[in-house]
Amino acid sequence: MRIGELATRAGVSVRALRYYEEQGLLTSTRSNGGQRHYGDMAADRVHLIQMLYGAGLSSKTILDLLPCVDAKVTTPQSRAMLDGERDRIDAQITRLIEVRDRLDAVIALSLSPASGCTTVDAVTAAA
Amino acid sequence: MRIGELATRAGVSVRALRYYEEQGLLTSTRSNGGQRHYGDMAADRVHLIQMLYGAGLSSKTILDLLPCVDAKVTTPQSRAMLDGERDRIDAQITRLIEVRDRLDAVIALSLSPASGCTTVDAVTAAA
DNA sequence: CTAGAACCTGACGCTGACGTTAGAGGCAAG
DNA sequence: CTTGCCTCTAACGTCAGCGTCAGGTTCTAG
Repeated sequence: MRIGELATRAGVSVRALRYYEEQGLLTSTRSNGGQRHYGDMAADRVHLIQMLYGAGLSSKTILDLLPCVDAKVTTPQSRAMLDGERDRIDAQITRLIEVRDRLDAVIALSLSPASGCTTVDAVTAAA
Repeated sequence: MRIGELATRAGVSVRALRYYEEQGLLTSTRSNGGQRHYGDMAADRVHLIQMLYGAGLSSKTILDLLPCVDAKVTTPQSRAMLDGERDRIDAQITRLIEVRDRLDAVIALSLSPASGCTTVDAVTAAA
């Protein structure tokens, strides 16, 4: 398939796909005219990339990471990086849970009439 | 205390504190000469701000959020925003756990000699 | 009173993951 | 062959959360 279809299937922009290739995260074959062509696995690949970006990993980190995921090949360096990223993500999860709990507490207060919490209606507040 | 001490106590840069004020997240009184002064609660406030930034919230969202945390006052709008942010964070936690599990799987493979996984030493690989 | 540390207000710089525009070329249909 | 959609490269624009520099002021220790 060509880049437009892959973009549609994977739910990302054409620009993003070209960017991924520029970063070395995604490969493509070229037609005589120079247009990119992708196999069916490409969509899964893009989903994986998106997932890693979504976890806050940088292009460089993803670039280092992908060979480990692909070929299950690790070097001492890449294993240290894997561990480091895992711990970083774990710490981020902990922080996010803390924030979520705090938001839950605020929400709980705003829902409990016996809490002494004030709920101000927009109209009332404007008066 | 003045801005330098607050920066030290809260573990952020002076620039960051001025930025928070610019965004409306942090208030200060001014001396005659125009220098900022903060109370003792300021450090906690900065920690909270950092926590929310760390959770991926934008300045604007934090600005909307803080009054709810402070005064326990909510409007229908702010409650919707609270719920939305909570769900967003929850979804992000789910995504991060997914990524962490995937990294764990890769790490487990790289540690298991019986997995058919290849561990390449850097020196060996260079040869 | 004076040195120097800390502070002030602009305002430009930086980074990363793209968005967007420009101008040119590829490709299937009629 | 040409219409029209898709694609190409190249390059500048964007946005957020600060870093950093310039040029000037304030505060405090001696």
